[in-house]
Amino acid sequence: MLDPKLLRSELAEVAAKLKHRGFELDVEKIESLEAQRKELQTRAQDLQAERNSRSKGIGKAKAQGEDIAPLLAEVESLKSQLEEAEAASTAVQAEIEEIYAGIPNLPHESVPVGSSEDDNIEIRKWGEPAQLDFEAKDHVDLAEQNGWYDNDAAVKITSARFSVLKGPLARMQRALTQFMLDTHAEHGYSEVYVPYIVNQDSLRGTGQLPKFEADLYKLGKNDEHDTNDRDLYLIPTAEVPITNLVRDEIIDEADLPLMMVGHTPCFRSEAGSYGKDTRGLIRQHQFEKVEMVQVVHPEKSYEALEALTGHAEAILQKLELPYRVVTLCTGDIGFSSAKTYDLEVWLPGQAAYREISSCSNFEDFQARRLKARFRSGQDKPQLVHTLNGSGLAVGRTLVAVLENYQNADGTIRVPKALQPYLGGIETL
RNA sequence: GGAGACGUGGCCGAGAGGCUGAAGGCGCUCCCCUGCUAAGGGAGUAUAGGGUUUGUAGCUCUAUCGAGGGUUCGAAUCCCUCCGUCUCCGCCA
Repeated sequence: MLDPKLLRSELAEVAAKLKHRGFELDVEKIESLEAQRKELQTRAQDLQAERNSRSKGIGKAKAQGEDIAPLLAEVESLKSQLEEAEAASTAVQAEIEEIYAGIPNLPHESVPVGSSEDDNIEIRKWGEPAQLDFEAKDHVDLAEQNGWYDNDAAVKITSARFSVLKGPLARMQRALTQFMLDTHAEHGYSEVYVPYIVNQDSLRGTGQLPKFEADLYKLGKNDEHDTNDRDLYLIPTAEVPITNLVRDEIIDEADLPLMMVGHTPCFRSEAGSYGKDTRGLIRQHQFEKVEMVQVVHPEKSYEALEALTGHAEAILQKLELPYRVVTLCTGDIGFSSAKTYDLEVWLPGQAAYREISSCSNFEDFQARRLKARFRSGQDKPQLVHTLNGSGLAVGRTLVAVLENYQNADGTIRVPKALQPYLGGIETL
């Protein structure tokens, strides 16, 4: 959420910046609602003050044994006025709140202006795509040929866009996960294990709700396990439970930055992306991901974004997978993000770079929703800045390893960094 | 799943319709005293929002005693629902 004070004082400037990311802010409506809010809120508070002081007077009179009947009569009419004023004030504030919750973050000044992913800017490349002396297969062909991938089984068990991995491939996915977690521990991250099911407050905190409910798997409430009326959801990314660790917390400045890494499955219904990447492991309803989260001092967040992106890159470098780093333009950046770097890995099967990690600085956008703050000495609490990045999407890394390490006969060489995690074997 | 107890400020802990944003203690900050240390004296010490304002200063108003409703002129206190914690039993990895 943006700072409401900023929206009041610099509404036109905010609207202009949001326009770059294709978001039309209804300036007139906000101005009118804010004017109403000011009037209604003031009125309600004045009436509350009036009631409080009169009630206090009644208490005093009663204590002195005076007749309070006339005082009660006086305050009688106040009650209905107050209820009316409070209801009107609450209603307009709720309306404003809902609009504000749907406004995306402002892009950082260093973010290139653009309207779509075509305007993203490549800022560096690492590694050279290998020159194969045979025609590269894609990961589906490679995995199916070896009997490691069974799409039909997944469909039988559940539905489309899930996968069953078998044997060495399943094991390699686990090995990759371990390798990533261990590497990030070396980078200074502390490993966390978190719930895969979260409540609405958590999803609002990181910005998935209220706008993106359609992308989430919501759990039904239909049996004796549901003793409450809360709506629960499967996590779309570990960002949600991990970042929410600091919700409603005031952190001691000396404890910043918090660096956390976790591995979870991610569940996405991906409504709207049907038809894209229907084949194979690229776009699934369920996938494994290792996620880095940092909670930092506001002055350090851009420094932290560079470092965090570097941590994700380190995984690709150790696996010797060619990739490039792209700065997302204003039109392609995520809802909550102020700046995002995507890492795109080379996939020989597609002869293209494909997203494998997304590293973002949310500045105080999530922190404001989360009420995640830090305190410096005796000063007032201040909002922290939050960042996260995939380090990496494990399923896609598996794809990248298969395709980049394939031999002509369909066997797969094991990246050196991964060999210790696979009992030292060199080829699958 | 069954039965009971309980959720108050950074922490501990009073309060049981009005004078309580909340006693007391601990912790913390500042000051005084004491030639180190220890002890002592004094003051201060929640968060958010609104109004005023050039101002995140000051002043002022409002809200917050797990959360949300309700009763009442007035709720930390009474009622309801939910969430959570603890103890005992059951079940279970």
